Amino acid sequence: MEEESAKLHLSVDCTVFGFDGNRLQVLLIRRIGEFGGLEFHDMKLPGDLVRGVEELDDTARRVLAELTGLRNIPLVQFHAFGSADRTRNPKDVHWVEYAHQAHVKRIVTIAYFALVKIGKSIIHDMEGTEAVWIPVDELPSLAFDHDKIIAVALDYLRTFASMDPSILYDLLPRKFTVTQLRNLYEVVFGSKLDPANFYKKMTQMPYLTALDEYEQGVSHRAARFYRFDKNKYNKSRL
Amino acid sequence: MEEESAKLHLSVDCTVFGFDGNRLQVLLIRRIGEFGGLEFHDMKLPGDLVRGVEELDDTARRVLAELTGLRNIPLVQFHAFGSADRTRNPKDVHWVEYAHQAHVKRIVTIAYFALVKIGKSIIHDMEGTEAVWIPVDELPSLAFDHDKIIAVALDYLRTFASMDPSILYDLLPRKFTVTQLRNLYEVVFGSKLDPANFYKKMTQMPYLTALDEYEQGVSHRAARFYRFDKNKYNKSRL
DNA sequence: GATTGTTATTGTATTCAATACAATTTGAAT
DNA sequence: ATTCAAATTGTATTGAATACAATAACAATC
Repeated sequence: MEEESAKLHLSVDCTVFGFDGNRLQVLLIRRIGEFGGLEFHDMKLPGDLVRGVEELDDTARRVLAELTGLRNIPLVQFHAFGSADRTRNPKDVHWVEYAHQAHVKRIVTIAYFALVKIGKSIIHDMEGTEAVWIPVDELPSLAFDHDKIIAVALDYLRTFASMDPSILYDLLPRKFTVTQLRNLYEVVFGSKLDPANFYKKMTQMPYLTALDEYEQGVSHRAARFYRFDKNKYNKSRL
Repeated sequence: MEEESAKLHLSVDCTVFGFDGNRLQVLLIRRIGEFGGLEFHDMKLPGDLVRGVEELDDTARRVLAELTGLRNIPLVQFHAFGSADRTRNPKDVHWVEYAHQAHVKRIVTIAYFALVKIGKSIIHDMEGTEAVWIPVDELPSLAFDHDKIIAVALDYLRTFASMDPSILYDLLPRKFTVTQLRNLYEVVFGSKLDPANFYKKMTQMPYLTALDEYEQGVSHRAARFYRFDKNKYNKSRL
C-alpha cells in the first residue's frame, strides 16, 4: 500500500472560458515538439502537479500565470477527477514523468473554473507550448480526460450562471450592446430569447448603465453600448 | 519532490444529512478508546484513505457502508479540501498512521454529499467507533477541518436545493404532512413561509399525491399525509 | 356538552414578472 | 428615395407570488 501511494500524484487543471461575441471558447495549451524522446502535437488544459505544501488554490493561480500569463483571475474549484484510468495513455504519463522526474502511476486532478474577457492578452510562445483559444464546439482530442473536464465545466457554468447571471459579465468586454449580452445568454443556456423582451428587461436593471456611445458601421440601426456596474449590482441584491 | 509526494495521501469524507422533522442533522463517527497509545474521545465525518486504484466514488460508497451501514445512497462529490495544515493536529495524523501503518504528511480529501431519511437504520457499535446523528447547530469540535467541510456541505445543500427542491424529499419519510415539508424548507433556506400559500402551492403539484391517512393524536386539526411521486415529478419537468 | 386553543385548509384580492407580438425607429447600402 | 435588418418602443395577456381574512377540525379544558 505504501508503494501504491508513492505513485499517487495530485495536480490542478484550469478550465478558462471566454466569449468572442458569438461562441464560447476554452483556453488550451498546445504542445508541439519533442520531449524526452517522444513527439507531441496535441492540446491540453493548463495544469500542473501540486508542489510540496502548496495550497490547491495557489497551484491553480500559479499554473494559470505560468502557462497563459493570466493573473488576478478569480478561480473556483469545481470538481475532482480521480479515475485510475486517467493515465491510460502512456504519452500523457511520459509528459509528466519527463517534466517532474518522478514515476507516475495515478494522478488525481482538482479542476478549477474561470471566466475571462477574451480580449485579455495571453502568452503565446513558450518552450514548446502556446496558449490558444478554441471554440468549445470544435474541440480536438485532448490529453488525459480533459474533454470530460471541459464538459463538466460547461455544466458548471450553466448551473452557476442560472443562479447568478452576473458572472456572465466577466465574459463580456467592458462596453457591450444588449444584443451581445443576449447572444451570450443564448449560447450559455442554449435557448432563443425574444429580443424585445430581453431588451426591456435588461435596460430596466439598475446595474446596467447606458453609455453615450453607439455601434459603428453596421448596416442597420446602431445599438447603444452599456456597462455593467458591479457596485450597483451588489446593492441591488440586498 | 519525490519525498514530498510519498507522504501525500488521498482520502474521502462523506457528509450525510438527515432531518428529524425539526432540525437538520449530520451523521458523524464518534471514536472512543485507546488507539496506538493515544486516548480518543471525539467525532469526525465518516471517511478513509483511497486505496490503490479505487475510484473516488467507490471509496465514498465503501466508507459509508463500512462505517455507518448505509448502502445504495446516492453520493455526490462536492469539494476537495487540500490545505496543508489540515494535518495540524498530531492526534488526527496519529489516527491515520495507526490505521494504515504509513507515514502521513499531507492528506487531501474529496468530500461527498448525501441526503437520507433519518429513519434508516445505522450501525451503532463497531470496535471503538459508532455512528450518531448530531444536529448541525450543535456540532462539537471535530477532527481535521471537518467543521469547515460541513459548513461547505450546508452551503451546497442550499444551493442544490434551490435549483432542484425535489432532493428535499430524500430527507423526508415516505409519508409526510405539508407542514413537515414546510418546516424542512424553512430550515434549509432559513426563512419563514406563509402556511396557507405554501399549502396551496404544494398540493397543486402533480407529483404530490394525497393519501387517505391523517395525523393521529394531535390537539388540533389533523393534517393529511402526502407522498412524493418521483415518476410524476420527472415527467412534470419536461 | 359547550368552549377554547391551535393548526389545517379554503377563499379572495392584489401585485408583479414573464411572454407574445405588433409597431416604430434608424443607419447604411442600393 | 427606397429597402433591409436590427434596435427600440408599445400594449395586452397570462400566471405566479404574496397578503391576509375566513372557515374547519381535533383534543383538551371548563
